Amino acid sequence: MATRTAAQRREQARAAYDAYLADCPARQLLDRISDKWVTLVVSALAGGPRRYGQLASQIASISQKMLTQTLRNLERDGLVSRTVTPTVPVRVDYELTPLGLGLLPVIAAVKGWAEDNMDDVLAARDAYDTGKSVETVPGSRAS
Amino acid sequence: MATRTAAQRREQARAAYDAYLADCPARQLLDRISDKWVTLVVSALAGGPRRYGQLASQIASISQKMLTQTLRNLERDGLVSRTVTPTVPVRVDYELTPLGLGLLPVIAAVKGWAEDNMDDVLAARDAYDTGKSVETVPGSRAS
DNA sequence: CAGCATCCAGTCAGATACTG
DNA sequence: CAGTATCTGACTGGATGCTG
Repeated sequence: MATRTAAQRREQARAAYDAYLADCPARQLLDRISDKWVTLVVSALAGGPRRYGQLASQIASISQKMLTQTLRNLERDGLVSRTVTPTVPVRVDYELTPLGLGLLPVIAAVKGWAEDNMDDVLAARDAYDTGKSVETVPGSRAS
Repeated sequence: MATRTAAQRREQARAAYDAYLADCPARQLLDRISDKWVTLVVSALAGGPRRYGQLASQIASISQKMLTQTLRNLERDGLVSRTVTPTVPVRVDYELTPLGLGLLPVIAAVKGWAEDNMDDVLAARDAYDTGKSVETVPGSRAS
């Protein structure tokens, strides 16, 4: 990227946004917010400003590399703000911007749906796997 | 994967679902629906049953490998149903299940938000990049 | 038409080590 | 505390060729 000028992007932005098209910027944004870490980080920021360490411990499974990377991307896209307090131990707070707050309910809906429909999906997955391994190849995936 | 037995998964499913935990199945489901192709495929199925070829041409940017793979995953998770009509040229229709229909509004919200907030994100991204390259001050993080 | 198998380049993400 | 830098294995996703 960065090869396109602002004028070119403006031109693209004026066109109807259809995420089905690969060259449409909406597709790229869709890719961005479809990132699993983005979902978790934004959710973690739902309760207000958080420090870097707080996010790290709350999400736990994320590596500091991915946390930083996700945070940087979100900051770049104007979804979160980064505030540095130059105290002796440097303190950095991340907070959702108005734009990020607008995304929040959407993200929350996704996360909520996932936690809400686990049983059905798990059951369907189980049924699917069982049905497949009955015939054809006997004892293929048993362990 | 596939190393966990159904019993083990059942046990995990009984625990409280917290997507922040890596070992929680809700996290895996979150990963699944956070997939960019899933978003597009589910959106494409919003208008009712579609044939394989229809999906391929509608999404266009997707490869047949990714389309098939995404479809298989969605079918396995019980989000879409696969109907084979054994005519001379085999006809296969995909359709959202009730579970998939429940996910639809969530997906639609994500896709809608992406298409709706393009300008703001694009502007923020542009401002972010510009600010970094113009500074060139050794005091900032712009190296 | 619908789909699978294989090869392979590119990207992602974790572990590790170091800085202000 | 809050990062940055790098190396590397794992996974993603595209292109191609073949089957029913």
